[in-house]
Amino acid sequence: MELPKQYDPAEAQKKYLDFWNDRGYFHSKPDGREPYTIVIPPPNVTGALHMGHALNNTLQDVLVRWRRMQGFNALWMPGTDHAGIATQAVVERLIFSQEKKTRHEIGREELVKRIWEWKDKYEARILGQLRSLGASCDWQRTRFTLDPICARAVRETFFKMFKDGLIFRGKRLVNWDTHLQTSVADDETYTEDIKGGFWTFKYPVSPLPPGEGLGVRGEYHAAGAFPSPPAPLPGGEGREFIRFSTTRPETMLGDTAVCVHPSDERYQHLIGKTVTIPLVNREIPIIADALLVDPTLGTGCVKVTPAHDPNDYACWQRHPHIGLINILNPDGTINEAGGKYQGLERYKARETVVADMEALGLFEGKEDREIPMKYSDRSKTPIEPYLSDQWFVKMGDHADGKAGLARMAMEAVEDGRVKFFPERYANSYLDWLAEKRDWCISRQLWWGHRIPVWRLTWGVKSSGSNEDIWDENEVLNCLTEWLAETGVKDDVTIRSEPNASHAILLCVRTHDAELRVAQLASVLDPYEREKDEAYGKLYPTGPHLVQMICSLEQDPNVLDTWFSSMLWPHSTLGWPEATAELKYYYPTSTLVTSRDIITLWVARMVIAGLYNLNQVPFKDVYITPKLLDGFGETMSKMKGNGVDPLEIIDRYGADALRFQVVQLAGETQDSRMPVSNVCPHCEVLVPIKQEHMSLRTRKVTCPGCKQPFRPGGPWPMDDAELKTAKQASERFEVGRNFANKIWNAARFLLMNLEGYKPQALKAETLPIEDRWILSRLANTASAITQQLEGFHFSEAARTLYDFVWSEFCDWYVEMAKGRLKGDDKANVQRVLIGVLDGIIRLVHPIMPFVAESIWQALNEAAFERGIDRVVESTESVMIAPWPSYPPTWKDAAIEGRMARMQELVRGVREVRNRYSLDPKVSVHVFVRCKPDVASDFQMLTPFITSLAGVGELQCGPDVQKPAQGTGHVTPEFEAYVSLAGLIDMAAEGKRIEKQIAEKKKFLQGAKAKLDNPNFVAKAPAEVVAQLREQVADLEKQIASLEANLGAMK
RNA sequence: GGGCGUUUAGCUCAGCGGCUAGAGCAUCUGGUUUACACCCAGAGGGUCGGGGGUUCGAAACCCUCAACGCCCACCA
Repeated sequence: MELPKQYDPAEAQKKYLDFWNDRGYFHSKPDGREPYTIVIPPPNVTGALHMGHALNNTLQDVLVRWRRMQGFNALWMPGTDHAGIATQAVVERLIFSQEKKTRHEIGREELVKRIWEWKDKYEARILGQLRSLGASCDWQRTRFTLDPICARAVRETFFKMFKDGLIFRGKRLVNWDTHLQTSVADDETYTEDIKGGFWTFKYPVSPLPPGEGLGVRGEYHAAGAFPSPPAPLPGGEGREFIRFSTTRPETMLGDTAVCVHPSDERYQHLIGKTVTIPLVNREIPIIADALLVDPTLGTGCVKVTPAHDPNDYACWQRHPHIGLINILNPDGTINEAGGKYQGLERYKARETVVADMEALGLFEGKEDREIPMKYSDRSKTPIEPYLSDQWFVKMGDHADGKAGLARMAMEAVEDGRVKFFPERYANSYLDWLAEKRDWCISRQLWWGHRIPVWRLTWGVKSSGSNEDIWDENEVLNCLTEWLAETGVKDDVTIRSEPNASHAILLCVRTHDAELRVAQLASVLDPYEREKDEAYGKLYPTGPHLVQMICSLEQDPNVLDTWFSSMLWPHSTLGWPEATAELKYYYPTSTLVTSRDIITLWVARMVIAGLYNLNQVPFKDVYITPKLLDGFGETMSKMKGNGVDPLEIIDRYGADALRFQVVQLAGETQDSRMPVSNVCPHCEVLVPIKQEHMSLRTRKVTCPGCKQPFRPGGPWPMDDAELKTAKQASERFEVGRNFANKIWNAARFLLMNLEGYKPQALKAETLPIEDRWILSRLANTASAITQQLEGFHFSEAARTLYDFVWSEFCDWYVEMAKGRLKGDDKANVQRVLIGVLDGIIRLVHPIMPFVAESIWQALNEAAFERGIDRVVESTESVMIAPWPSYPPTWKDAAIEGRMARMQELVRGVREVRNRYSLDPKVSVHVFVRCKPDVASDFQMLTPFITSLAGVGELQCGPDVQKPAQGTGHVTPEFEAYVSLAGLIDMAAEGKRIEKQIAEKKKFLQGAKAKLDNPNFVAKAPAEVVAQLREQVADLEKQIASLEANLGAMK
């Protein structure tokens, strides 16, 4: 059996992905075993996966592969998210750049069609990336948040919530992109400080209170509110003014109040009075609000524009009587509410307003200042806060005090039904839910689940008399009747719209019902009506409705992406159908996700799970660390500092990527990953510098060949001129080397299997070195199991690495080399194979490709293997049982004895190195030690001989230090290497002196401690005893060293 | 402004009240005898961010300052 000298990741990946898939190992279906379920956090279909995804998904795969080996029926449910805003934005941008058409020109239907095409392409790409990572997802069950199965769950949930009164309609200020004429989410905006103005104006107070006038003004002066006497208002004598400042003068047109702090003495007498906005000649009240106004800032008085400012909007909610006025058209021009300013573009309107106020003598000055300006990430134009109708989900408790959605979800974490790892993340979750803020679920987009609500409105018959207007009950009855006749009454909930007259909302549950409602809508359409005089026969109830001026239209908006994502753990399993899968796999076991969506996603999944199924969606939530770039900043598209996992896989292999990423997943820490660009001309690794990070820096000059290239990343941009670098990071070499190490250990073994015959061995009959490796193996397997149970991925990786490299390869295999040539051969082979078998299993969850490659080779050579009992192997390591060994194998005493031997070997090696001895030179070693230690050393002599290049070893209590020898002293033995004629006595003397000094220094400290009565009294007894022992040892060592030093002189 | 986190070797990170502070990478020294140069053996390198405190004992616990990162609010 001969393996190549180096592990070839690409070949293994190609071979075993299909192997696993063809044998159906990834597929899970309900059976009698206990399930272990993970649902993937569905990646957005917007583009490619990045390192964060690689981290997240590797950890999930580790868990799933491990639990599968443990005997669980493991299901990892894959899928992707339609990601409303992000995806629509990407496709719109693409269409615009290619065809110069906006979505309005393309039309809703066509745009959605185009996005589906995009989705198909990128979904395939993303799933392909996951596959190359080795993700053992059940691909047959792949879901998409917009597919029919998920859509049904969305409909059902919305319908239920609507019926329960949890979904309601309200107003909300959104970020309005006037260029694209759409609202954008907060995370689709960015803020930049720009040069702006800070204008101060005044409004005339009206009416002038009788008996007050100049006197009042005098008070103002006294309070210092007016630096100079206000100019007289044109056309009036002795008017009082109230001053305020703003960065957006044009919003003045939509002011509905002026607000002061309730305890601001300067303005007490004005509260309750009114002022006039001169430009639109509107009278608005002066109100007091402690939250809105900070009396120490500016004039202590603010104008209130509820429809165009979030804070003012909040203020309006507290003082609804002031009303709110929208002054903007969707395109950013002033609407009819702006009077004579109607039609002006917003910034033009600003200039005009300022000029007009100045002409009226009401302008007091402008200050230039830096102001933060919110921009739309997509159009790069300034955002306008814009008032619009939205749908909300009520999060608060019910009127009767029963726990509402937020409360329910909080309780699930408080009582431990859902646990967070690390625990502290429960705080983010609880804090956010505690606010119980209603959730705005409507989005002004076309890509997503359309809101299944239709709005029926009606007016008067043509004659126009009042009595002809139907009241809502009449229409409700009429509709109810019609629904019953059409057989969809259970699938449509109707209710009259609050705060609106002559409007009824129909919430539709099923596709069938939706078709019926759509039919009714077309009958009600005046245009359709004219076309088809026979409508009355088709729709018996229709005529009653269509006697009115009537329209029935579906809400044009779609649902927030998270509305479908929150159903993911149960929608993917077929809910609302009572499928076998839902029964078996739900609730799922573990959720692995990143901390920035604890609120957006995790909390809402708990809410949805409890609301729909009365059960939490998952038991454990593991929050992954974040990968940062080499400068400690999050990787992001904007910064251009991301890394493409595929390039890492190409260069180092999937196993290397996986190992590294698992090793990074420590408890608390985010991890930095310094990245280099591989120069496309000369292959030199060029570390990324800070100035390369922004996409604005398009060009880097290679320090090696002096040629320019463009830094690489997961989001490459097309550039014909400049070659784009691939990315690499030295970090991944560790994983690559580790895979190669395991490969070569196996290779060594397979080269030495001649004559192998399987046979069960009794551990206690084996020699010490075998018992040692078995003890270490058993301890390692237990440790890794425990570490994985606690989600301590990084520790598990390290435990595995240390055992395989530093114990198995460095010591056991080295010791086995000699034995393979001797009588002992048969047993060594059995132990070697048995241990390697265990190692491969332990390796598999983290590095499945190299594990499977070796498993297959091992199967060919030794299909029957095992140590305490011989069993046939499995056809794949994926389905092999997770290792667990007899507790009796664990033997601390044996591990201690081996450690002593290792110490001796290292001591001798150190001496050899210090004197640069030729490897061929054998040395003579003298060890003074107790008889039991001596007998161990004698037993292990062959190993000491070969591992440390020792020719002759003398040990025992009476062994004397050689005349020309140097060595080291441990608590249990003194070892000397005879180096007649080689020792530089002076240097050696100095070295020993230094050693003595160091030991004395420590001894002094330790003695001082023991002299301290407080220490002896208060420290635990074993700590004191330990220190006493240490002191005794040290004294002996120092004595011995001093004796040597004396002898040398 | 509120919350969370981080600061330990040149770099990336462990250590979370008690063994003279550890690992990997990098550096230096020596080594190609058939598992592996993606290797082997060895060495050097740290007043644990600063300052206080608690304790017999602090890298670890508390307070404070500083720097950095993240989340959430807010900026007329």
